[in-house]
Amino acid sequence: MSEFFRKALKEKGLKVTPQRVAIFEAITHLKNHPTAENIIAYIKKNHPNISVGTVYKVLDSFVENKLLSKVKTEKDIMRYDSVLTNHHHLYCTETDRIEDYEDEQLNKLIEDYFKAHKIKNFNIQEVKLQITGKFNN
Amino acid sequence: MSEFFRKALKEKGLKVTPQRVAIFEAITHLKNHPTAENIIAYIKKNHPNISVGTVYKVLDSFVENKLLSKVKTEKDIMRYDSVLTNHHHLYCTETDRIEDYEDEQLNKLIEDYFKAHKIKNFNIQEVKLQITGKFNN
DNA sequence: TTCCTCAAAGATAATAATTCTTATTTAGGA
DNA sequence: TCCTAAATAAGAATTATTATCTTTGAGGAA
Repeated sequence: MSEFFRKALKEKGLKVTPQRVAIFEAITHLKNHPTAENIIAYIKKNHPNISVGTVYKVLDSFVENKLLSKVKTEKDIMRYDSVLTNHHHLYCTETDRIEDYEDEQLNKLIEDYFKAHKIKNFNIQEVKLQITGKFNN
Repeated sequence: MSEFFRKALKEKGLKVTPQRVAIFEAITHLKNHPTAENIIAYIKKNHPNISVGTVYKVLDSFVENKLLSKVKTEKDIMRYDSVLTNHHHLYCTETDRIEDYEDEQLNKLIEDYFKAHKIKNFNIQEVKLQITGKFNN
C-alpha cells in the first residue's frame, strides 16, 4: 500500500523501519490533525513496543523531510498535518477542531495579488490562511 | 502615558497593579512578537521582584481580556502579539522573525471573496494570512 | 483618611510535554 | 552473510507552564 511512502523515505536516504511505517499509518488513519499524544496513544494500542521517544523523533524527521507539517493551535498544542498539497485551515473557536480547506480559485487569487503587490524586502514562499470561526453542525 | 491601558483594565473589572503595568510596558517595548521567556527576561531586568508565575498569569488574563493575542507558529513556543487590529504575519524561514503585515486592499479582497464563496457549515469570524518566506536585508 | 475585602502576587512544588543520553538493535549496502 | 551507520528503546533530564497555598495590596466603603 504505502509504496509512495517507502519511496519517499528512500529518496531522502532514510531507512524504512517498521516503526516509521507504523507511525506513518497512524497519521494517515487519524484524521483531523492529531497531536503527538493522539499518535502515541494509537501506536501504543497497535505496536506497544514502540517507544515514546521514537515517536517524537520519527515525527521530527518526517517534518524535516517534508512528509508532514506542524500546526499550532491557540491552546499551545502542536498538531501534525499529513496533507502535502497547498491547503488552508479552518479553526473552530468552540471545539478544537481543525479542518482542511482547499480552494484552487482562492489560491490563484492570492497568488495573483502578491504577484502584483510585492512585499518590500520579503520573498514569499508560501501563503496559508487561518480561517477562524464556528462549524454549524 | 498608558492611559488607554488603565482604562481598559478598569472596564474589565481588573485591578491596575504595578505588575500588570510593568508587563504591559514590556510587551509594548519588545517588538517582534515576544515569547513568554522574552518577556520574563525583560521583566527580570527592570522589576526583579516580579515572579515568573505572575507573568504567565498576567499574560493569560490579557489574552482572555483581548488586550493581547497569541500567535500560532510551527515552532512549539507561544508568542504574544500586542497589535489588535486585523493584520497578517510574515514568517521568516531563516531567522525566527515574525513581522506584522497590514494591507487593507488585501483584506477587502479576501472579505469579498468569502462573501461570494461561503464555506459549507462554517461561519467565518476572522481570516489571517501566514506568509512564509525570507527577508532580504 | 482609614479600614476591609477580595483579587492579585509571590514562592515554590507539581505537572506535562519534549528532548537527551547511552546502550542495543537492525536496515540495507558491500 | 557480514558490517556499519542509522535507528530504536528505556528512562533520566530538561523546559515550559500550571497549580497550590500563603501573603500582600488595590480600590471601594465608611
